[in-house]
Amino acid sequence: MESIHQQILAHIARHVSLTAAEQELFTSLLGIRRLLRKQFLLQAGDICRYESYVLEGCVRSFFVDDKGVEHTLHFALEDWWITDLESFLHQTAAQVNIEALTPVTVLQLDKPSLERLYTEVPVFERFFRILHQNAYLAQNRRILNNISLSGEARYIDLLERYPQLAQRVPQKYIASYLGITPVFLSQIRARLGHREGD
Amino acid sequence: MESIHQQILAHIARHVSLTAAEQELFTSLLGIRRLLRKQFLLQAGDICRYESYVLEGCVRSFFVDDKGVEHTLHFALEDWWITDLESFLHQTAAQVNIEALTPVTVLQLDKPSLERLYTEVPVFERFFRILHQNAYLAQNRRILNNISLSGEARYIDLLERYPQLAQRVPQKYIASYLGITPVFLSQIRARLGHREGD
DNA sequence: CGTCTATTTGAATGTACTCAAAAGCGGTGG
DNA sequence: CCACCGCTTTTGAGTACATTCAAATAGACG
Repeated sequence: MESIHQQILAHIARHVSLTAAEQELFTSLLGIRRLLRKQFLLQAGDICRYESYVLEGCVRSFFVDDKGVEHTLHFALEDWWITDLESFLHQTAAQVNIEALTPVTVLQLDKPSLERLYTEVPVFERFFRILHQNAYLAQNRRILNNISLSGEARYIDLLERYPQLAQRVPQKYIASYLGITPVFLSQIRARLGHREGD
Repeated sequence: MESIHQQILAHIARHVSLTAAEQELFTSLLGIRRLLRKQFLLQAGDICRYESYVLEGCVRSFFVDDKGVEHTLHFALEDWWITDLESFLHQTAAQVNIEALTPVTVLQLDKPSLERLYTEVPVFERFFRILHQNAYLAQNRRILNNISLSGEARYIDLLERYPQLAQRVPQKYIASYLGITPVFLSQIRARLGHREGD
């Protein structure tokens, strides 16, 4: 069976084991959504209804501050989840936007479905515990970088840690993720001699 | 029964329900540890054996960079958990230190005990999922602050979000948490007119 | 009271930002 | 095929924010 769900089941299987029946239930709860470049998966002010799993393509979540400047919180490539967790958990107005940077296909799980999963297939408690644990570890590293490294050092770290990202994402979004201006990132790159190719 | 474990059981009960037997098992797995000010709960290089729950007092975790500068990752006051999650999960050498800022009493759960809990009392999967979820939300806010706000704005936000912290923790640690120098924090405070009292 | 550490103050420096303009890079249509 | 448009990246100059270094002051503890 060559289904659209193979990919996410393989992803789940990397962390926990599901019976065939559990797989069946899980995939029956998933929606699918396709977006073109520049379309929004979530707009600030709306309630975030889904956790989205990226099958294909690239998205980012970002916050627009009172001066109108965008700050990128996260990117998600293939096999990454993305959501506004705050909005999703409490079903309150989102503060962030989620936007497709390329044509994108995502699988979506809404909150009632997730809660049903938690009660009917408790191993998903474990799965999402592990997922959140890993997210927390990544966040920790990012915070440490932000409070201890210069813009240049943070950029170098990003290049080493997520080499594919720098290839696929416009520079200005990388800058807004690192917490620097696009102009400054360009200067950094000039200093480094454009080392993406090494 | 007026036990040392009342406090942590109340904390757990805020998120999940345990039977008396489950409470019994859980508390039997907990160790207790008391530290004086300036003593270390964890030293970089050692393996972090425990998740620690603060009953009383105040601790911080911090990283020392190659220049010898300390960067505070987290504080933990009463009813907060603290650990080096990376080191704890993988049982690898810790990169961070955890130090008592006041005399402290903590309850500790080691990894084998935690894993036993996960299998014998699966509701703890849920408990720690929620805990990590909340930690992740807090980290998200902190990252957003770091990439979008000035040092002054981050300090004001900290004062509003954790008013008790600024009272109880020496300023230089607040500075190292915010990612600024103690000198600069002092200047900020001079500008603001020392508004802790308002 | 004296010592140790934390905080404040001041001056010089450097890092990153703003503003402005130029150059590069697709895509689209004539 | 080339010209033009919109958007991203680069370059340059001036500015602001935050740092370093040094010294003075204030607080905590024995």
